[in-house]
Amino acid sequence: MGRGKIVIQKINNSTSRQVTFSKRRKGLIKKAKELSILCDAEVGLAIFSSTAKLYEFANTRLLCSLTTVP
Amino acid sequence: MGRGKIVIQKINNSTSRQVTFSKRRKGLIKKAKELSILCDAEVGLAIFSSTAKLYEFANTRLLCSLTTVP
DNA sequence: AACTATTTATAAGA
DNA sequence: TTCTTATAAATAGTT
Repeated sequence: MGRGKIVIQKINNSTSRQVTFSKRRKGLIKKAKELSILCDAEVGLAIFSSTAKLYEFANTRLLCSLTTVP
Repeated sequence: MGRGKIVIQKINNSTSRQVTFSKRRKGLIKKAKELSILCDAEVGLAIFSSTAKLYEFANTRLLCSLTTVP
C-alpha cells in the first residue's frame, strides 16, 4: 500500500527499514486491537525491534510471555 | 476497508463475526510475517477464536507462550 | 467461496 | 523528521 509496490524481503537501507518498522508496527498493533474487539477474540502480539525494544498488545484476559530462543 | 465504514465494536451477529474473524485473522498473520521479514524484527502473534482454536505466527528466534488469565 | 466497491494502510515524496 | 498524497492492499457488503 503506497506509492509503489514492494517485494517482501529485508529492507537493506537501515533508515528506510526503521521508518517502515515504525509505520507497520503501529498498523499491526491497531489491527490486532480491532480483531480482538470486533470478533471478541483473544489476541497476543509482541514485537521486538532490532534494537531489542519491545512493543506489545494483548487482551486483558490473555497473558503473553515471550522468550528468545537461545 | 470495504463497501461500508464500520465502527470498531463487537459484531453481534455471530455469522458475520465468524466471517470477519476469518478474514481479519488471515490479514493480521500476513502483516505480522511481512513486518518480521521487511524489518528483520522478532514478532510473536497468537489468536484464540471464541471457540478456543489457536492461530499463531512467530519468528524462529522467538518463543511465544500464551496463558488465559483465570 | 468469489467478487468488487470502498475504505484503510502505507511507500514515496515534500 | 513530521506531514502529505498517490497508490497498493485489505476488507465490508454483496452475490
